[in-house]
Amino acid sequence: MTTPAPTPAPKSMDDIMALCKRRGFVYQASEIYGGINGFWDYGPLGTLLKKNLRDAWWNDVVMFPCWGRKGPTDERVSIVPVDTCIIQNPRVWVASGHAAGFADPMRKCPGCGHFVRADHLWDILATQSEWLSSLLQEFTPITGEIDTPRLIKWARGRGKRVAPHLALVKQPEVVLSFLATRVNGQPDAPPDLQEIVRYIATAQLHATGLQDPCPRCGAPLGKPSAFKLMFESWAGVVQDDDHRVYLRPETAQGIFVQFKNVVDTTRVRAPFGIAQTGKSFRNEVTPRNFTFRSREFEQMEIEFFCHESEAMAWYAFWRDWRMEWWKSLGLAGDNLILREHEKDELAHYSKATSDIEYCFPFTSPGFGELEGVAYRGNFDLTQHQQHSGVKLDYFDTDRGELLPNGSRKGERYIPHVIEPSAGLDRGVLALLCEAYTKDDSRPSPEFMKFHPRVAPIKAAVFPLVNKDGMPEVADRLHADLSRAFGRQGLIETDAKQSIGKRYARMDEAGCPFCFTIDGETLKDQTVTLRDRDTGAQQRVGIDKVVGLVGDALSTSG
RNA sequence: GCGGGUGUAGCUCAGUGGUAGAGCGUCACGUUGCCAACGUGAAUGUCGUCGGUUCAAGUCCGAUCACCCGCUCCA
Repeated sequence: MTTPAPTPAPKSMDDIMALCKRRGFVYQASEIYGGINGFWDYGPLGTLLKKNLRDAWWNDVVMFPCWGRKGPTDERVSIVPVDTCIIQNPRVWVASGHAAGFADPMRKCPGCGHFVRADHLWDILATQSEWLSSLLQEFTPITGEIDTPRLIKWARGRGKRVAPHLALVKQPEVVLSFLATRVNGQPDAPPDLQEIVRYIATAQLHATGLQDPCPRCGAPLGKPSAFKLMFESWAGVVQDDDHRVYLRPETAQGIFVQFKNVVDTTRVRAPFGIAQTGKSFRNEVTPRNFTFRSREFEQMEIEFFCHESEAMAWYAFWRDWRMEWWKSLGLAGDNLILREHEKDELAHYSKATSDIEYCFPFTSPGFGELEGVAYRGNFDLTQHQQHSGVKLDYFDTDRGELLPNGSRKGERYIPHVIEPSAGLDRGVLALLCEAYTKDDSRPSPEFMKFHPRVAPIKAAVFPLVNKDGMPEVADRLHADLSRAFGRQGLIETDAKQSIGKRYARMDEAGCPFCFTIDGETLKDQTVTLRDRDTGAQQRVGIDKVVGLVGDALSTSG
């Protein structure tokens, strides 16, 4: 009989949040004032962790793109950075589509959950509602006379399928009797179509008054309420609509808006990418799940511009490499998946999209998005070209027919775009969840298994006891390590309290290596290297320590 | 937005209308010779906030804020 491998206990989000607070990774924003919904601050260790993740992205995307790997066109990947403003000309958000759909009063459907623009409800009902156009065929043309048996038949048959939540479908007799009362009660003022539709959407006329139906499922819509995705402010002294500005809901638009400047001023040649990290803001309806859905968050976005004929190849390239990148930071195994979107999931302009998703404790057994890799066609540049009136095409001198002189004629086109868009705060949260480990058999049951590259504390040096020359040796080693790696992360040293307590503290902070100076060190120049994940100890020469830490920090690709 | 739950020390939590508590952690001193060791001591609280009932509220009532869970949503 074989003993099954012990399945690790599911990680508790409560435990992770407690550790995050206790060790200074994440604090509630404005906590002493009772907090503020949807906002979180990072403490010292969290700030370092986030910086390390952002730096890893920056170094691997901007400074040394894709670890030097060649793209599908067999050229090295070319990326340049920009840093654009959170506040842009408001017309940017008109062009991008962020302003239009979500600045207006919306009505929510309790049946199918969809939002409908209040001011377009009757247009949508008239032109896009499957159930209403089906139902209208049951009315006698022109006179609009109501054929009760025919309507009941519709309600019990087709209506059940196309408008399951419509009052007429749920309670046909009641609804039609109200309608008949109305028609017969005021024969001189027959109801118009709108009024009839409201009647058939109403189950309890006296209790609720006439209702407006959802165009999709027929359920009575809720009250209109402003549903503004974007935070607003005013630029300048006058706080009126003419001076209204918005905090960006994504960093991508700043890239598109500066596309022409980058092309004109930097010698980039397609295919190439523009990268940017920065804060974005969304007035989420329901901030939830710790920092996962926050109203203020940081993104790491690439817009990669290429010819349409190469776009799908680049899409596959970026999708696969981004997945590898997350894996290289320790999010390996079953907790990370690449999920290709189904056709009906795609935005109308997107030809393909994948999500890189992590199995968070609060989504488990489901997954939550870390990064979306989207092939957006040339939708964004086209939109900005139309709205700004400025040409945003690209003249590609490597394309077009071969001329007698050996050069190409060139081709003018609006580039297609692959957008790998990652959530930095979500990445940090995934690193925290992945790293959190509980093992009650250890002296330090809770510890953080950070990859050395993202670990806020890279190494710690302890004198076993605070005397006999050990502190002096520890100070020297600490100084050496600090000189070598102090710019990448913290190097700790601590001579107080028992060695076990010092190890345990480092475990909770996720420090991968502890070096302990003991009596033997003074004789043979070796120190104890204590491994965070296993607790195993080995002796290494004190002169090997810097190289050893360096090796652990330099791994990538 | 709806429903359920929670809120007391840095963390985890006890607390019966009548003096604000424990464990862990933190800090100091001593001891200590590789795993939250031991001893002694110390600091830490407007009991989420506001209001009400009461002689008296952490405790009962109301409101509000925040967090967690489930639905919903995420252009």
